[in-house]
Amino acid sequence: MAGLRRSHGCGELRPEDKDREVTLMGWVHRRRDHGGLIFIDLRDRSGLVQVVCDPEAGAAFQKAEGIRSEYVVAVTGRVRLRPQGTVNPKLPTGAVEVAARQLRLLNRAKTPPFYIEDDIDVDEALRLRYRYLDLRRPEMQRIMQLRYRTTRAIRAFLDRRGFWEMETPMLTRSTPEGARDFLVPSRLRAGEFFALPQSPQLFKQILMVAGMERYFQIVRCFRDEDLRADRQPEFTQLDIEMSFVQRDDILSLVEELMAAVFQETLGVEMALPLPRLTYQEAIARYGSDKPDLRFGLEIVDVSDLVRGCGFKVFAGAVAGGGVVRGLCAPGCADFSRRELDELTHFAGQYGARGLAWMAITTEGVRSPIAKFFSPQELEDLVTRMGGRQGDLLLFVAGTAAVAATALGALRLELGRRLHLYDEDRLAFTWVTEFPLLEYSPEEKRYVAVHHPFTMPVEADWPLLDSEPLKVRAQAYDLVLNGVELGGGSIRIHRRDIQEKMFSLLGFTPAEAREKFGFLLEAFEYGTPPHGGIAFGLDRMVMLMARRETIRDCIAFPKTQSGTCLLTAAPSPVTPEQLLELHLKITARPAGKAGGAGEA
RNA sequence: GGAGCCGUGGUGUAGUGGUCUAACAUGUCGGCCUGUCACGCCGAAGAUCGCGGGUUCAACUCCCGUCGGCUCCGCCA
Repeated sequence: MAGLRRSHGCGELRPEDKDREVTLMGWVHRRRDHGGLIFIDLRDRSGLVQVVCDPEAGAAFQKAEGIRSEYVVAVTGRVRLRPQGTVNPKLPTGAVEVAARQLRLLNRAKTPPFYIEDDIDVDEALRLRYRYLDLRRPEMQRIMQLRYRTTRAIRAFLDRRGFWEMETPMLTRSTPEGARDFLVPSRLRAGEFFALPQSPQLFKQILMVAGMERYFQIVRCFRDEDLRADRQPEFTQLDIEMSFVQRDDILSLVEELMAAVFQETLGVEMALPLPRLTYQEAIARYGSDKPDLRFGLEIVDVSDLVRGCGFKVFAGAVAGGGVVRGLCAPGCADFSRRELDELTHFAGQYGARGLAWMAITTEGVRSPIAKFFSPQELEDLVTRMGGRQGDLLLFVAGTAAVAATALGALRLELGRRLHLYDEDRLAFTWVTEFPLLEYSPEEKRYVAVHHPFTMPVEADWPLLDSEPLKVRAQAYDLVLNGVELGGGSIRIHRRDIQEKMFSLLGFTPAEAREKFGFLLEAFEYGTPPHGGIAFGLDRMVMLMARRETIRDCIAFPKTQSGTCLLTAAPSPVTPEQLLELHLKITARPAGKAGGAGEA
């Protein structure tokens, strides 16, 4: 390396650089050896450029003969326009090439186990094991850059709005409610544990008590639950909290934040304000609290129309307090028996006992259940559903919850199958007025839908005693294309309401003090009204980068079984380490018969 | 905790009970080649078919288990 200094990025060179003497450093993407002439595609973070090694270059040519893929080299040479007819329009640098004068091998490389290029078709496990090679691929580098530009835009925006970025502890206290904690044993206090934060929730509220007024943090959070394409045990949140605000202050701040971020990173102009749906509306119309608004295909309630009809499944569902709801699948009247069976099976996975269908054909309604309805009833159904000739009506009868879940899932499935939406669209929506509580049959008590510090809607305070399940929360989610991007709430800052909330959740005052005492004590010293929100940054980047999984947006993600294939974590530790931590392993390590542990 | 899909040279696939002494592409290695850019041409090496057990005269192929990866349900305030 002595004396050599990189002058340009490979991808930067253009015809304007003609005759310039440049020094490039990067990886050998490909070598094309024509015997008397060797081409090297040299790649770095900025892109790719063709280097030409001519026998006249002497030593450089000889070295080029020994070069292999992914070797790290430095090239010094002159930029020149490519000869007529050899321009490569597929490359941004395709009009130029670098005539190598000097070539220096900086490092050799083993042959990589897969191609370092976009659109590879290779087992993801292999990509994760060699993540440093996977990340060399331009598409992965673009995603990592997008992620950086996103956090940079977030910081710039929030800074302009007077927010302070603050840090909160990673070693903290295990609290009840919510996900399973990752625990960290304390060496200094035998038998006691820290927990890694599921979110900085309690700290950020205490920061409001502390008078910070406007806080944000881009912070790692940990939840020891099973993984999914969009869920990792450690993930990154954009966490925001503000004092002296009401719900709409937060919603409009976030809308402007999103508009700024999407404009700066993707050049997308967002129309504000964003649509708002109440939870009730979202469930009724889309069967989901995170509806995909890129397409319509709304759920229609027909319970009143079929109340007295001759089809017992429908009439019975309504009589039993349930509902009959349906979807109008456009142009699907010609679905085959097999396709209908598939849809029925699909709906069945979400609890639907069956799926009734009516095809609207030139000869009228064709359906196995048509005979149970009068012509007038059929006409009313078709009208209510907005059905036109060639459409297929699909109905689910059951409880409101089952009908919503099954039809909501069916709606998404039909949207995919029928290509009802534009992949490029970004359909944001707020979902507001979530229920405050839900009943947990397992725990035989109410649990907080959002968290125990969420403020109920003021108009519903009287219902806290009489009908707690009807109380709405001042909680909100931001949804993009059917994915929950983030959620938050206005917090309880009044002691009487907080006590009420704890008692509804089944905590005695003593239990509440034991579990959240530090927070409740802080709240006694002058708590400002406050509220906030938190976003899943990985999901946000996933949607912006149009990926199917957040693993593609995290440099070093875990597999579905929660392991890291690169480092082979987690791993056993030495008996000495365990001893220091006052721990004794009682189970054998998973999948390793005869392992280190003892029963 | 449950359901489903996948596992064959380095990589991606084909092969679904015997002719498999495992095929194809790509990569790798060697030779030739002065305008290629997924360079081309010639040649070579490279796989006990994830692992263990079973059925069978015979297993890459069927069965059971197990390991690993992925998708989903449960779970994720």
